[in-house]
Amino acid sequence: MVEDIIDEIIQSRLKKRSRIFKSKEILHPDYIPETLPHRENEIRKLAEIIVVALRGERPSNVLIYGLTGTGKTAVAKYVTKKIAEKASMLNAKFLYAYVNTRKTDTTYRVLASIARTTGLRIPPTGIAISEVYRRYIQALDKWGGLHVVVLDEIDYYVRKGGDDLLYKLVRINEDLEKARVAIIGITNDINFVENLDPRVKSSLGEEEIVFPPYNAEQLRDILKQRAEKAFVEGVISDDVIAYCAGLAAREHGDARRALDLLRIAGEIAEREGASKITVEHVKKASIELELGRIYQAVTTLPLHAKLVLRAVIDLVKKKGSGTTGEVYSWYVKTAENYGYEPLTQRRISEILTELDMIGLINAVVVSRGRYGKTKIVKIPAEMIEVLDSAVSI
DNA sequence: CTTCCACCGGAAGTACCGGTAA
DNA sequence: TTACCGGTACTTCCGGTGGAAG
Repeated sequence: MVEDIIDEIIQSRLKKRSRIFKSKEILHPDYIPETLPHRENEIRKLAEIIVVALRGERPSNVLIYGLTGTGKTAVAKYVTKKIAEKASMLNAKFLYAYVNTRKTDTTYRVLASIARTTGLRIPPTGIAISEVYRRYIQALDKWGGLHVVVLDEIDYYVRKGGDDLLYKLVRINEDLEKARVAIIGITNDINFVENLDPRVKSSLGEEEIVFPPYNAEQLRDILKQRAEKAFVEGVISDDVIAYCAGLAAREHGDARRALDLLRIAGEIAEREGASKITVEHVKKASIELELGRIYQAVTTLPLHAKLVLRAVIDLVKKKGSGTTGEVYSWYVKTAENYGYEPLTQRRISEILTELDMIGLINAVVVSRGRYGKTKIVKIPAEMIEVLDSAVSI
């Protein structure tokens, strides 16, 4: 009986507290620890820029560069939070907004999310962007303090939606009487700034901070510090932590990945009823993480993107790689087999680019001279079987 | 040096959906 | 209710283009 199964799970989980985890949240990607090892310099730089807010001045806008998992988000949240706490002690009017523009990826939603941090109620849809902007300005001036806006992963947003909003935000102070806005932009891609409107570029980059990647040793410190609080004593050894750090260091020192690895390894150990986390658990975690990412990506794909992926898988299995034109004719057959009206080639070309960006396939535009310009589509060998089983239409 | 293939990818527009505001 | 808003998924049209072949 289903109820029995569920009862049993609840029973066993509630009865004996985890033998592995003391406090799992500490390994969660959104958790901000009390200290951020090896980011002291970056914290100091950012704090020195923002702290003038406590004297009632507008801080410079800041651009933060660095690869994924180098602590950019954590440092930005940490500093803004600390200064907000100080500000409320000193009765300074200070608020901050944090928006991840990859998750919140349209102009309306970004602006609405920023505006809401001032206490405004903005509906999820239905009103004009200019109206949201108007209300935001009005609310700010009524309040009259300093609003620090953190825009995370802006490179994704700009690539998708352009720099209109950035342009507007950067010049928002001209529309304000009493209140002031400062922007902290965070980007993984150093080159993205080059494509920005020059006015946005100079204004946003008043100050710049670069976050270097962590090396294996630094990752080890970070993991060690978190593991102490997250795991029950004696569950994880320094060797296993070092192994995790090593894996992540190979991936350009991505601390978030290292923490994910540690957390999943712990979960696997717990599921298996082990009393210690071993290197084997970490290896399994690494696979599970990648598998999860792929399944997640594939299942949320729109119908025709799945059909295209299906066609690409079949084509690659047969020939190793293919051009846009080849993929298209395979896709037309696939679609018809499933009883769907095929879309145009223009659209399929776009879907191929989208699939490439998600990281499910490789699609590179190449010119083959006399034989035209096209995208060459491939799938990494180790991914093909996984994808094959993940795509269901 | 020119030609010309097989597409690329921007622009503008359509249809639909779920939502708000008055 | 009606007019309007933004997001998503798509179409139509079309000027461009890298580089092997001639």
